[in-house]
Amino acid sequence: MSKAPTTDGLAKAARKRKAPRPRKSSGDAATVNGDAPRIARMEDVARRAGVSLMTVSRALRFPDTVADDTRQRIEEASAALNYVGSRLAGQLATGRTRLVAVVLPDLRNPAFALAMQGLSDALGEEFELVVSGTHGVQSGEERVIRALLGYRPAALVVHGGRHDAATRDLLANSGIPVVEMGSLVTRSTSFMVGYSNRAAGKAATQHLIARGYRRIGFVSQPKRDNSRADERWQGFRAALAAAGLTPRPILEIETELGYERGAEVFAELRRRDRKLDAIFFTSDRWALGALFHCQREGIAVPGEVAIMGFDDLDIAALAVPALTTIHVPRYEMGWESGKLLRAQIAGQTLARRSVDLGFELKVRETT
Amino acid sequence: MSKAPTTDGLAKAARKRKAPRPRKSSGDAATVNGDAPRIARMEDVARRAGVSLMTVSRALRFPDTVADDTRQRIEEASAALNYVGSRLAGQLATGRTRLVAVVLPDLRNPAFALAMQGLSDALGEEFELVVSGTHGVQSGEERVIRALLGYRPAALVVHGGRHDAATRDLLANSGIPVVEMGSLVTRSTSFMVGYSNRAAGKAATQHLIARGYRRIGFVSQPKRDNSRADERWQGFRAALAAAGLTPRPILEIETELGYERGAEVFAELRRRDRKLDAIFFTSDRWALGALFHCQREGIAVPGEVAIMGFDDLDIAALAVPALTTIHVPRYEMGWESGKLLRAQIAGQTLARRSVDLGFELKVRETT
DNA sequence: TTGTAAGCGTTATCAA
DNA sequence: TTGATAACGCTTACAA
Repeated sequence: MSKAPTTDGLAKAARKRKAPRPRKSSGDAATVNGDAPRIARMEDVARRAGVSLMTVSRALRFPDTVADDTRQRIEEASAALNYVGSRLAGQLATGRTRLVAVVLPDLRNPAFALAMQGLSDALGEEFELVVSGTHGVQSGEERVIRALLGYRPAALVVHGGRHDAATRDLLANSGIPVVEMGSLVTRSTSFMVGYSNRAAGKAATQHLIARGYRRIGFVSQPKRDNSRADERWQGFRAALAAAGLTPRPILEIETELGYERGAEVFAELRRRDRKLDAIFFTSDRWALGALFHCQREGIAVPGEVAIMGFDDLDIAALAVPALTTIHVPRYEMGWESGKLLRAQIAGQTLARRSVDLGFELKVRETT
Repeated sequence: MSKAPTTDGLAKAARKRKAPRPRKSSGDAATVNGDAPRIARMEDVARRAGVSLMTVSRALRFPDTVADDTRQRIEEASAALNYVGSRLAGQLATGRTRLVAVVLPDLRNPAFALAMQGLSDALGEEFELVVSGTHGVQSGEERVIRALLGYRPAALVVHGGRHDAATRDLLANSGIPVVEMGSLVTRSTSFMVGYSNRAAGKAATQHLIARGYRRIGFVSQPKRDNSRADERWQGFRAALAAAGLTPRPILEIETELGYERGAEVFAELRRRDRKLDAIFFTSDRWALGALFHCQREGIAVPGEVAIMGFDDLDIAALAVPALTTIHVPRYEMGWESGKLLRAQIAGQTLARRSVDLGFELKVRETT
C-alpha cells in the first residue's frame, strides 16, 4: 500500500492534496445555480447521455465507431445543451489547428478582399481565417505575424514582396507552410503565388512606348514602404532604358491611394511638363480619378494625354473611355494559395516553390 | 506515510503509474535531436533561463513583478529560442480569448471590407479577427457561427438584419457580446450598429418623387436572401404609397450585383416601360454601370432618365455626371461596433442596445 | 464498444 | 520574489 497504491481513491487524494484551484460550478450546464448560463462542456453532454467523456468525443468525431443508440443519446444530449466543442482545447490536445493566418497590408483594399475570398473558397469549411492588417507599415509586420503565430495556425499567408530581416526569420522558422501571395520577386524560403510586379510595370510602360508616347509620367505609392510600388517602378525604368529614353525623376510622383489624388497628381504632372503625353498610374484608382477629371475639364484622352492604369478594377472596362490597364488575377492568387496550403497541411511535400499566375495587359481606349 | 504522503516522488509516481502517452522529445528546443525544429515552449525558456515555468509566465505578462536580472535572463532566453507563447493554451487556461469572430455575407464586398477595417482599428492590437463568409446564403449562417464559436471568441460580429430561428437562438445563447452590424431593424437580443435600410430606401425614393419623377424603376438583389434588399424595397414602396403612386411590380427587378448587370437591367427596364423616368438602383455598382452605359449610348442623364444609387462608393462623386446616392457610414459601423464590444468585454454593462449611425442622401448630378 | 489515465502548454492559487 | 500544483476542455493511447 505504501508503494504505488492503485486505488482511485488514493491516487486522487494524492492529486488533490494541495489546494486546488476552485473549479467552475459543476452543476449540469442546463441547471445553472448562478446567473450566466455556463457553456456546456463535453462532460456535461456525457453526463446527460449517461456515458463517459470519451464516448462523446468519439461519437462526435467518428460516429461509426459508436453503437447506434449510444450515438443517438449523445446527439440528443448535445443538441439539448447546445454543445459547441472547444476548438481551443481540441487543438491544443491534437497539436493541430484549423486556422489559417492571413496578414495583409490593408484590409480595406478591394484587391485583397478578392484574394481572401479565393483563399477562403479554396480552403473550404474546415478552416477558419484569422486576419490582421499591418496598415501598410512594413515595420508592423513582424509584430502582427508573431501575434498570429500564437494561435498556432496550420498555415500562414502573407502579402508577398519585401520583408525585414526579423520577419523573414520568423517566416522561415515558423514551422508551418507559408505562402507569400501577390508578388513574385525575392528568393524566399516560402512558396510564392502571384505575378511579377516588375514585369507588369515593364509591360505597361512598353505598351505606352510602342504607342509612341515619350514623355511619360509615373505615379505610385511611396516605394520605400511598398515593395509592389518599387517593383513596378523598376519595370517602368527598365522599359525606358530598353527604349533608350532618359528617365526623368521629376515626372515620378509618390502619393497616397485615392481617386481624388489621381486628379490632383494628373494636374501636377502636367504642370511639371506641359508636353507630357502619357501617365502610368500604378493603380486604377488614380487613373480613374484622372480620367474623370479629364472628362470634366474637357481634356481629350488619349488625344492630349494617354492614361494607363493598374489592377483592372471592375469599372475600368466600363468607364468612358475604357481604361487601359494591367489585369491581375486576384481571386486566383487566393485560390491557388489555398490549394497549395491544403496540400502541404495534408502532408504533401511540394516541389515547385513559386507559382506565376501572370498578368494581362488590357489595351482599351485610354492609350 | 500511507495517508496523504507529501513527497514529490510519490505523487508523481502515482500519476505515472499507467502507461503515459509518449511525450515529444524533451530536449532543449534549440538542440533538437530529430529533424523538424520543435516550437519552443515556455518550459524551454524556463530551463534556458534557469528559472521555473511560472517565473517565465510572470516575467512575460507582468514584467514588474519579477526581479530585474531574472527578467533579463528570461527575455534573452525567450528571444534566443524565438519563443511565441501559445495563445491556445493561455486562453484555455484563462477562459478568455482575444479573438473576435466576424461573419459576413461576402468577403469580397468592399463595403464589408471597410467595416472590417473600422472594427479592426477600434479593437486595437490585442484582438484578432476570425473571419468567415456565408456566401450570402442565409442557411449557411448558423453553421458558420457555430464553427466560429468553437474558438470561444470574446465577441461576435454578424451582419445585421434577418436570421433564421436557429441562428437567433445561437446568438442569444452564445454567452458573449454580440453586435449585429449594418441594419437596424429587428428587435433583437444583440446590440445593433447601423442604419435603417428601410428609411434610406424611402428617403432615396422620396427624393426622386420630389424631383418630379413618377415612373420609377427599382433594382435590388433577391429580397428573399438579402434582408437589406428587402428593407430598401419596403422603403421604396412606402415612399410610393405616401405619394399616392401605384406600385408597378413590373418595374422592380432582382439581379446579381455587378457593374455590367447595371447596364443590362437599365436596358431591360426601359424596354418594359418606354416612359420610365428614373431608376433607383440599390447599389452604386449597378448605377455606375448604367451611367457609363448611358454615356456610351448618348442617353442623357438625368435628361432622359434619372439615376439614383446606394452606397456612395468613392467613384460615385467623381463620375461624370456625379452620381446621386445614399451615403452609408461603413467604416464608422465597424469602429462603433468595435468600441461597443471592447466596453462589454471589459465588463461594462451597456444600456443602449442600438446605435443608429444614420445615412446621408447625397444629391449630385444624376437626378 | 466503452472507459481510464495522461498529456497538450499555458495560468491561477497558494506556499515558501 | 520565486516555485509547485491543479486546472482549463479536449484527444491519444491503452485497457477492459
